[in-house]
Formats: sequence, structure tokens, C-alpha cells
Amino acid sequence: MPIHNADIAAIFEEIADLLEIDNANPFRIRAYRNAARAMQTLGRDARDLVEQGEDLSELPGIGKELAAKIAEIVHTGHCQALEKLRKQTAPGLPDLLKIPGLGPKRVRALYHDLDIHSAEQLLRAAHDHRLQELPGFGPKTEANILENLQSHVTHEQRLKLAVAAQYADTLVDYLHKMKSVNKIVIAGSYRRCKETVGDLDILVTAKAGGPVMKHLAEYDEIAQVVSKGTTRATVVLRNQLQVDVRVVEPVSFGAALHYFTGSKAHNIAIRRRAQKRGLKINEYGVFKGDKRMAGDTEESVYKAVGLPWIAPELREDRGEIEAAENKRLPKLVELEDIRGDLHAHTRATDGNNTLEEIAKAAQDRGWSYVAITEHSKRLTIAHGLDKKRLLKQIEQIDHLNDKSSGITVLKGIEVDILEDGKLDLPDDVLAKLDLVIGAVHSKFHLSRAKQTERILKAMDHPHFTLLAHPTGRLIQQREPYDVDMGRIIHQASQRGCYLELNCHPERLDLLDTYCQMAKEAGVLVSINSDAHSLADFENLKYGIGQARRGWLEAKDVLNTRTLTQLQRLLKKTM
DNA sequence: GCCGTTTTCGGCCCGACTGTTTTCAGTCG
Repeated sequence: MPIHNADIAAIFEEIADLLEIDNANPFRIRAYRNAARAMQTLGRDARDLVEQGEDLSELPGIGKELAAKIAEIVHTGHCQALEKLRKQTAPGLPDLLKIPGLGPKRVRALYHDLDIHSAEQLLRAAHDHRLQELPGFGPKTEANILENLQSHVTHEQRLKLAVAAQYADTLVDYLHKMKSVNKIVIAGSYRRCKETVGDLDILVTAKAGGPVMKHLAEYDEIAQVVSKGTTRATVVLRNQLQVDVRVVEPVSFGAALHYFTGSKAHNIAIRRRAQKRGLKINEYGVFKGDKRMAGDTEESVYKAVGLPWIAPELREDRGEIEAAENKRLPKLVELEDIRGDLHAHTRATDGNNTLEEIAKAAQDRGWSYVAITEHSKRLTIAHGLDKKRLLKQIEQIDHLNDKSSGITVLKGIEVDILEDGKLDLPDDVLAKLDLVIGAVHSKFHLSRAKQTERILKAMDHPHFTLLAHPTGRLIQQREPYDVDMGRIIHQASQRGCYLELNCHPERLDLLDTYCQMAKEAGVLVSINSDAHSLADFENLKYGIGQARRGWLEAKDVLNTRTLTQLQRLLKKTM
């Protein structure tokens, strides 16, 4: 079975969990967690790196030991160190760590003193009031554990960004109703535009925290107040979304915003940098001894450690600090840079709107062009177009372009890539189009080799322009298909075709790390809504967020080009 | 277990809140 980066990350996380329960050196535990994160955000397959004989200990956070373990996992599928730890730890203990309020110390106490190693045993013991007899436990701790067990709360649920945004907006509006509240910013992974968010970190400036906390606790969408102090509170909404609210004074706003935006890895790296300069950074500011040096703005925090401001989307400790140091930060693409959308459907297939409505909506957005790209005939469920119907649509678009001005409707297709790599429509009709988007909508479970060959063959087709949603993943629903994205990006650069970043909140595909690889290979990415209704054009902002996480600049994006430039680029591929 | 402008040992980011204990450990972000 092929080993994925996620598999290696999971092994390192499990080792870290087991080491925690084993009361190991906390920094050793952190090293494993750092390594797990490094694997998840690597971009390239560790498997490929190992097979190519690359030195993995060059990767940040990976030393000799961990490099050897990665190689071992790639070659054998197992990690002896993990097997050994598993043998010496009761099997259920790592799961207990996931229960809120239970950390390694308490899990260890439960096991040693009460022989508890499963959620069921824990539930029984809590019912029988045996937990509160343990040192360090008391009636309240016992009651909290019981409640968390019964409500099946864990730390693991994450919401898609677009879903979290709905709850965030309502809550922010509610908080704004307080007159004493000054600024409200949602920080955390939300501000970094991660595709999913685990919780909302809301930062508030106000004269006093107490009243804000009281107001928050009275919000009618709250299911549970987990903790509430004068400057900080944690609540859980009815949909299980956790919200952390923090109140700071304006003088600390920048430091707090930086602190609560994260990522954790980025913050640690910045603080280390501060430490080397004899400074201390916390959420209140930048300090030299007791003297405040900076903190009212984020810019001042970065400046204190000798860096320019770094955009939130880049803050993952994936090279942004080095880039800032060397004055090589990208000037990230913005929504305003987009001049058109290259992927939209109409009522002719599974869209909700007419050709005219799409054109009008695109024009209203100030765009110069929009491409109509229906599904092709194999996708019967979407009423995909055959040659005859596509020819008819081409005529309609020509007619529309003749009579309208201010927007150019491009003729396209989202043609199915068949299992053998052929396209689902004949060449003569594809030749009449401005662009041909190839898409995989079937046979997701082919072997890596077959899936890769299938897509590479499609990309070789003389009329192929753009690869739609390149990995096929649906966030939290369907894994990406197993495909060698390195080869696909290479092929795109050789062939002179493009990759889509599909903005649908469930897709956000191309992934950020692949955006970065495409950029490095000189492959332009098209940020497309895949609109099936006019409202879907709004999703472009999520795609822009993802593109920014992938370090893309306007120059790296296909649909920031003017119509003339775009047409020239599209012709090159046809 | 990683890492090095204090470099091969001895550090490793920093603080709020809770509950239990009475000055702090544990958990969490």
C-alpha cells in the first residue's frame, strides 16, 4: 500500500500522544508534532523524496532520527518505535486524550489508579463518582468529564470556511451591538483563510472586558459556556462550533491580533526570533524587560523583529519568514485582480441561470469576460451536452456576443476525461471553442499510475486548455484521487496548459501547496467559481484565499489577464 | 528530538482560566 504524507503524519501524532501519556520530555513530544505538521504541509510526497534519495533531514524540524523514521515508514509501512510504544501503553488511552479536560497527566492518573482505558469505563466511573476521589480531581472535574462524554464532544470537528463564515458574521453583528466595543476581528485560521476552521478566535478591543463577556454569554446561539473570565471566554455554539473571545486594550491590538491569528508554528518562529534579539512577545506587546517596544499594530510587531508585515494567509512557517527577511515576500493576488471567470454552467445543463443572466452578472462585477463551460454528454446526471447541443450553444454565444458590449462570453466546455484519457467529445467540435476544460468525474479509485496516465494523456490532447478541480477532493467528504501531482504540474509546464483552482467551498482544489508548486514550475492557475448559479460567483473570495495561501501573485493567475492577453494564452494551447 | 550570529550541549513561546488547594497543576489555545 502506498504511503501518503498523511499516513506518516498520523504515525508521528500517535507517537506524540503515546509519549505524552508516557510522561516523556515535552520537547521531544513537540518535535514529533512538528514533524507531523511538516509532513502534512510538505507539498511533495515524502515517498517520492525518499525514493529519489533526497536528504529529508534538510527539511525544517526533521533531523537524522525523524528522517530515518520517515524512510522506514515509506519502505515498510510501519514504524518500530510506534509499535514498541503501543505495546507498553493500554490501547484506549490515546482516545481519552481527545476528551476535553483530559490531558496526559489525568489520563495517566485514571489508568494507574482506576485502571480506566476506555471511554466506557470512564463513563461508568464518573457515574459512580469514583473520579473525584483521585488526587487533583474534584466534583466539578468529574461533572465536566461526564458532560463531555455524554455530549460526544471532541476537539476534532472542523467546519468548512464558508459554513463557519455564516456563524461568524451573525456573532460579530451581535457583539457590535455593544456600544463600548470598538474593533472586532476574527483571527485564527479563519483570518488565514484555511479551508476548514476548528474554532473561531474573535478579538475585541474595548475599555473593559467584563461587560463584553457578559454580553457574549447572553448570545442565544450558545449551547455551553466553557470558561469565562474578564478578558477571555470560550463558548460552544449550538452547532458545536467553539468560539474563543478575547478582549484587549487598543495599545495591545496588533500584538493580540498577531498572537490570535497564528499559526502556532509561525508565532513560535517569530517569538524565537524575538528572543534572540532580547525581546519578549506576548499577546500584549513586544517587550524589552518591562519596557513596551511595540504592539499597537501588527506592522509594529513585525518591525520589532526586523521584518515587514506578513499576510495572514502565508503564516504557516513554510518559508514566509525567510522570504520576509530577504525581502522576497510575494505580492499576493486579490479579488480585484480578477478580470473574469473561466468556469460557469447555465440552465442548458445543471446550472440555474440563462446565458444572458450569467453574462449580465459577470458584467455587473466589472469583469471583461466569462466562459460558459457546460458538462459533456457522459455526465448524464447533469444533462451534459453532446456535439449537437454544444454546437447550438456556440451559436447562441456568438449571437449574444454580437449584440452585447462590455463583456465577452467565451465558448468552452467542461469535458469529461474518460477512463482511457480520451475526451468525451469529438475533436471537430472542441476545435470550435475558446477553451477546453478537462475534468475527471468518474473512476476515482484507479491506481496512482493509471490515474496519472489518464490525466496526462488528456492533457496531451491538442485542444486541452485547463485541468478542472485537479485532485477531485471534496473537503471532509471525499479524499483526493491518488495521482502524481508533481508529474501533472510538470506536464502542464511542458505542454503550456493550465490548472484550475476551483473556488467551490467544498472543493478549493487546487490545494495551497500545489498552487505553490505550480507557481514554481511557471504554470498559471485559473481561479474559477464553477458557478451553477449567480450567487456562486461570491465563492471566488474563498478561492482567492486559497490562492494566497499558495503564495500566488496576480501574475501567476490566468484570469487576471486582459481579454486580449487571455485569448493569446488560450490560443497557444489549442 | 531538533538546533546553532551565546553552535555539539543545553536550551526549546507564553499566558488565561478552572478547579483544587491555600500557592499551583493541568489544560488549552
